[in-house]
Amino acid sequence: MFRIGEFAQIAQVSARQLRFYDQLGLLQPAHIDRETGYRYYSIRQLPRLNSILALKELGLTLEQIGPLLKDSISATELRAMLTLKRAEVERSLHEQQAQLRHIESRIAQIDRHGGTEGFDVILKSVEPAPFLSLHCAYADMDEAVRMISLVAEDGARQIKPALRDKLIVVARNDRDDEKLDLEIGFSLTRPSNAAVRLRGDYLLRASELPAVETMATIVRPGTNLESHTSFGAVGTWIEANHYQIAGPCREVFLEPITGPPGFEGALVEIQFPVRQVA
Amino acid sequence: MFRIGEFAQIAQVSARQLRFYDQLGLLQPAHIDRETGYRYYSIRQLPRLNSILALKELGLTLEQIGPLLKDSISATELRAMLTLKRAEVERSLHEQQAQLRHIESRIAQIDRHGGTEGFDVILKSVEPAPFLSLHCAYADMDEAVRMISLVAEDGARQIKPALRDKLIVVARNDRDDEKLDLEIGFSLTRPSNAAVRLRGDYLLRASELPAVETMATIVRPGTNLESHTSFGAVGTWIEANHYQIAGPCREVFLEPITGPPGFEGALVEIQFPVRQVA
DNA sequence: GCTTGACTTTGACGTTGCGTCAAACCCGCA
DNA sequence: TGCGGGTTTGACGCAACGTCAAAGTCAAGC
Repeated sequence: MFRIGEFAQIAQVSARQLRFYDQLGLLQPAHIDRETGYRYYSIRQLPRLNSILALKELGLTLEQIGPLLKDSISATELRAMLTLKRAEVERSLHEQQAQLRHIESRIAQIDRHGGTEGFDVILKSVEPAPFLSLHCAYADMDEAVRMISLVAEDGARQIKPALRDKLIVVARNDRDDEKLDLEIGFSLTRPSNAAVRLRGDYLLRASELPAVETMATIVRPGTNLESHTSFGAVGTWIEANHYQIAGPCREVFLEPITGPPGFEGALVEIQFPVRQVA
Repeated sequence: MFRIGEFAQIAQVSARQLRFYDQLGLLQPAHIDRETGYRYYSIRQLPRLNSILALKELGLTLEQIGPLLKDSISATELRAMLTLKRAEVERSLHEQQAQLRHIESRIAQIDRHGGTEGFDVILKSVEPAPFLSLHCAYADMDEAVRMISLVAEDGARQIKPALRDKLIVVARNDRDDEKLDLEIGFSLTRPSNAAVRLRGDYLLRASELPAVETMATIVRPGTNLESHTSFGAVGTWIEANHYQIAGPCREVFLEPITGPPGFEGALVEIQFPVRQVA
């Protein structure tokens, strides 16, 4: 019989660990002195302790290990648990690999640009939302910007504040078309079928912004022009982290546009639907 | 300004998380109502929150993130932290891969043998120990077993209990020799140079059992013959888990041999020095 | 103006597997 | 009969929140 310290030394575990396993009922000492409370372990308990340690190595929790030590039904049951555990470890492994890529791409970014700003790409999911928008193609940026201003101002006037949510621009540049194929409009707090007529005879029609499970997003202050560099940043991020673009990009104006035209003070979230590439 | 719930929804985090970040000083609300304690967040705080989330994705702790948010010295500092983190993640990745192999080999084992017994291989390190032993080659198992019995009995008689520790057999089968090249003796609790003479004019000489950093070990009750199946089990384990044998194997008799010859009740720990194979 | 239901506040405990004190005993050796 | 090292129980700490609970607040509908 060994005292807890000796037994701990033999088994290469800490005495605290043995007391803890005792407390959980995983490994009770062969004998406890009634008067002093001293725990005494037999070398015969080493195999049981080793079983615990081996199962722990496999990633099982102590709670899961407990029942497995009763060697009655354990064979099939153990197999089942291990199969589950395998799936879990595989998933976690993929996550870690992704994390490693994130870290490396971020390091590379610092080395290239030195800066640390504007590169906080975040993954999120978005819910579907009713959308009241104008779908049209534009020859150049200036034309598009003018139209966005128009929709922003007239929309703000004509849609009830309680119904109107955020100004959103969806870019459907599927092919490398010369023209900008945009959908400009407001998301709504609740469904509505009413169309809205703007100056110049433009018409906002009701539709729906579909849900997207995974969006790579970045928030940028500033004008549309500058936001184009952000597009590049997100693109780099997406490539470096083994994602690919899976749908039309969105620009969400997080603040109602108040200042003079040009959106100098605007806060814009750029969103790219993405999916992981194997 | 948004209340905590709305802001949480926008940023896809929980309200609890925002309160927690407030508490840590990572992200304090733009305004707090003096009377009610309600937190109000500005959309302008979203970039900061996103920075936090992005850095968290990279695996940094909240404690590490705090200082990085002051954008004064962060660029080089961030790079340094990320380099550290990368090393950490890489190590953890290797560990997980090893764990996955462990799990898979264990599943395969269950499928082959159905059993769950006797396969608790665990890794440990052993300290160097003074050793009093007889080094010799034997033609067959029987001869070796007889000699082990002799050393066990005579050694127990002639070495003081306070000095004598455990009976250990070291097998130096470097080449696939026909003969068993064994070192049979006792480890000692403290160094001693005295040799011990046994019956039949055999002599135990002092030497040292070297330390081994990584030992694959398994504990088996039973005789030497049965223990040979254990050798196979450990071998399988070593291969499946990408280790390789890196030195002479040891058999440690954990209990002083008491019963009749044959070691029926003995408890033996088999130890293989191993190293990881890349 | 009042009711009501959704929201928010602080505070506390739980999670996992022990590490690390602290104060009070205990053991075996000289 | 000391004494130094081991042992006991008990408690707190960790990392980043999730999940109640009780009490107070807000905003919309009547």
